[in-house]
Amino acid sequence: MDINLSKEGSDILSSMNLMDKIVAQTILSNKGTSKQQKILETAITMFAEKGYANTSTSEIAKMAGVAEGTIFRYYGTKENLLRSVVLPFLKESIPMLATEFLNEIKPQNINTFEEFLKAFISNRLNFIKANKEIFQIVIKELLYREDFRKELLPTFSNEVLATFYKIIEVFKERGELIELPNNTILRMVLSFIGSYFASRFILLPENLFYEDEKEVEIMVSFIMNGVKKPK
Amino acid sequence: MDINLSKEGSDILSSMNLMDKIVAQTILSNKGTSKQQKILETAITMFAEKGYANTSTSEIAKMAGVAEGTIFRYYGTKENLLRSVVLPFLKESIPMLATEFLNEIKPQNINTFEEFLKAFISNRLNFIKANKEIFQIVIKELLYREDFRKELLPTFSNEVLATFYKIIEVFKERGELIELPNNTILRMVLSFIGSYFASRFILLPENLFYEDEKEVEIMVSFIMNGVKKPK
Amino acid sequence: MDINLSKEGSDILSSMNLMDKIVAQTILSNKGTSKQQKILETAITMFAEKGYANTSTSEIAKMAGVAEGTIFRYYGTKENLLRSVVLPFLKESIPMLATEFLNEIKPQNINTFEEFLKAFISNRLNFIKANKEIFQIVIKELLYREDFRKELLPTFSNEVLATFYKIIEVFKERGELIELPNNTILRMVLSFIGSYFASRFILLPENLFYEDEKEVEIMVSFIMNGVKKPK
Amino acid sequence: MDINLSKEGSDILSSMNLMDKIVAQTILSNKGTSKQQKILETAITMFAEKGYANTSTSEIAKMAGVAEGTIFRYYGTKENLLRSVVLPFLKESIPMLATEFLNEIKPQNINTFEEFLKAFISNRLNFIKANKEIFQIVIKELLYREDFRKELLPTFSNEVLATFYKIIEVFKERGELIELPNNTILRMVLSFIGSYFASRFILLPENLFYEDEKEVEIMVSFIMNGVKKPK
DNA sequence: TATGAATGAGGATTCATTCAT
DNA sequence: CATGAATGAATCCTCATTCAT
Repeated sequence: MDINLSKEGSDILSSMNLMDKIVAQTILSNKGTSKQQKILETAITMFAEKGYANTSTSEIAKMAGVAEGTIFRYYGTKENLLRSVVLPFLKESIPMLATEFLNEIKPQNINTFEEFLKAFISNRLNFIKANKEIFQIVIKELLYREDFRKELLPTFSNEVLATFYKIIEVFKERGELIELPNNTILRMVLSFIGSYFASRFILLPENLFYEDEKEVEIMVSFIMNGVKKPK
Repeated sequence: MDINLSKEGSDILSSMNLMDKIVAQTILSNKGTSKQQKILETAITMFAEKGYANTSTSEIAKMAGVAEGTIFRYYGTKENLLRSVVLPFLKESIPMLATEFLNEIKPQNINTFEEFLKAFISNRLNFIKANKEIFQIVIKELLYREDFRKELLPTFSNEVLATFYKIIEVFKERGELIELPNNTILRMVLSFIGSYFASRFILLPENLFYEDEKEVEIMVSFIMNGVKKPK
Repeated sequence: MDINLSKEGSDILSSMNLMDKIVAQTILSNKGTSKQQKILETAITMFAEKGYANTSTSEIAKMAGVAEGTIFRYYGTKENLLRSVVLPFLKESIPMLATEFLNEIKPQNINTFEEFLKAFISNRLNFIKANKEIFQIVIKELLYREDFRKELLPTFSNEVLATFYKIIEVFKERGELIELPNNTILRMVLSFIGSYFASRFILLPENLFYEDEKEVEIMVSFIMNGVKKPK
Repeated sequence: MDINLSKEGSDILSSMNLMDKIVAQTILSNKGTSKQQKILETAITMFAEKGYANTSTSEIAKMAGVAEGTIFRYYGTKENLLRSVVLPFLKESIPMLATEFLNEIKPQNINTFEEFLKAFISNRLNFIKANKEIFQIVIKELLYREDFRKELLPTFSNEVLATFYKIIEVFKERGELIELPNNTILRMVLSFIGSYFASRFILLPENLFYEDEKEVEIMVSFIMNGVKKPK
């Protein structure tokens, strides 16, 4: 049997653009306010492009076609606007990296750690591709602002790490993983995946990369076997 | 025989703090100007902590114990102050990643790719440890500012990549490396190393890490063999 | 018949204060913005009194009873504020010295060069009296700033000189004017008129002068006949 | 007989560059200080070119090859440096326009008002040509700064005007001048001459003008006879 | 609900002036 | 005498935020 993280399953969720969701949610709760959506869309685009600190609320207002006051009617402060951009992304990604994930994965459904990795990376790749701009904002501001880091990392750690440790434990018991402390393995794997996303979606031009399927395959292979030539 | 990048050799250079060098240089060429040092030290600390855009020159002046005008007397603009912080670091690191490196490495002196990796990572680890704050600034600004990225990445690519390709080629011919395109291998290896430094010196608390020697060993092992349990 | 530049005709236009026009225009297009007027009025007064370079935006703001930011909200830069003061004046005066003027003057309508001079000087005298402060600013900045000179003089030359040459030509053919090159005659006449305005409205106290009609008469007489006693 | 203002006589004085005189005087009174000269020379050049307000003391220091402090050792303030530039010029020109002049002119020596004008204009033309830059500074700052105007004009009036009135009176009695109030005649004549110098040395490019002798002739003719064609 | 005019604190930068050496 | 490092008030300008309409 297959795990639940198959493309058919979770991708429906993960590939739905968050911006659309926010918009949808906004429409539901507040029928007439299309301005609020436009502000959010514009903020996302501009924060991603120039960074939070280099984007002025007046620019956002102009580009969104609203009055500057309107931004503050809805979001109170510029900082708050950033949070409104970033939080849904984190609300979506942190649980997906954690509890939900654990619930979806039934050990009996998973064949190998390689399969798990493939499913996980594919899932996150699709999610980030669908939310590329918000991802850029999160990474940039996370590195740039101490307060953000202090606020977000503990949440992340507490909610997510335990989940991963359990997963690693499972595969260790199956004898698939090297004998190293869980947190060491996790550090290696997650920071590699993280840095892959950072180079792909922020640092390097897209043309350096293959199509997704092949990229995932290479990554999984690297994580599993490294670069040494197999005998 | 061993390669030159041993701890005994290059670390004397690489572990000497750049700030100290600038300071030393300043003292040599301009005996009295201790203010200039103080400004640079303070700027490094504050840029690293809060980012360039969120640090005002008046804050720097206050914390450095100088008048705001003094900053501009020495550095002309705030941007220039940033460059004075960052450039010596890059002047030191880019060649060390490239030509100098190639000259020091004689194929006949290198036994294995593992040895090369170990030497390289050790060397860079010491360099970055000695210049942790400047490293933080470089990474943050690189992600944050498009202009910085556009200015630095091409230089990096042109000067550094060719060198690495040659090294990879050597070890491929020796049959030590997996058969993948050079740029794919390089991408994997460098982004892993980069992400390691980023998580260690920017994102995560230091207490998650072992002593350096063990860390290097784990990294080399991960890059070579991945996380799969060896049979 | 008489030329069109009679007091009854063009003076209605020329003696309407430009400041009032800008104000009027501002009111029409933007009912509430009385602050914009106040800023302009204050800037005119202060630039005229102390010169552009010696007037700070904070002084203007204080005296105009607005926040300093408001100035930049409307005019973007201090330089732009100066242009907003000066340009309408030039837009009004340069054409009046040139093409419009030529169109209004039909040779058959003009009896003598003296009549032309009288009409012209009267017209300009009224215009400048109504815009004394702006005239002061223009003259001062013209002498003070090379960039201004380089920008304005060619425009002036190209648009205005040709017109005057034609006028001089007409009266030369009628045998009214001395046989000197056109540009020499023009230089004499215009620089005399210019310097008259400069001494009257910038350098000397008003009480040295007679009422306008007599002044114009004296000027015309001086330009035509000089100071030699007629026999 | 001729008046004393012949080229042979007064031009020795008037065409000796004031800057050289200041320098000479400086050398006499203060043997070693060639720095002081260099500062003055540089200040004159730069004030003339860019105006007092747009020239910084650090620029002057750099261009003069002295330390900024040295300027303040000699001149105390920047304002004082300007005065040191301007005052000798005025000390030289005001008396020359006044008492000295009267003493030199013996009515019995002067044939006609035309001759007087020619001598006077020639003399001043040579003086200003030899001190073109200082003239530019005086005119610019006179127009630009209210305090300067308030300080200098009364001195000028009191010392100079009376002298001129006497001269005009002489020639009126001889029946050479038109019957107008003295101050009116003076205003016309002086403002014409002033405007000539302003256009020639500040506003217009030099190539518009003939050689000096012809220029003086045209000016005298204009002042005497105007532009009307003689019968 | 939405506007946009108005604000003013804060930012980078300039520059005349001082003073220890 | 001369220096030039250091100063800090003042300058132009930006921008998040407020509030009357």
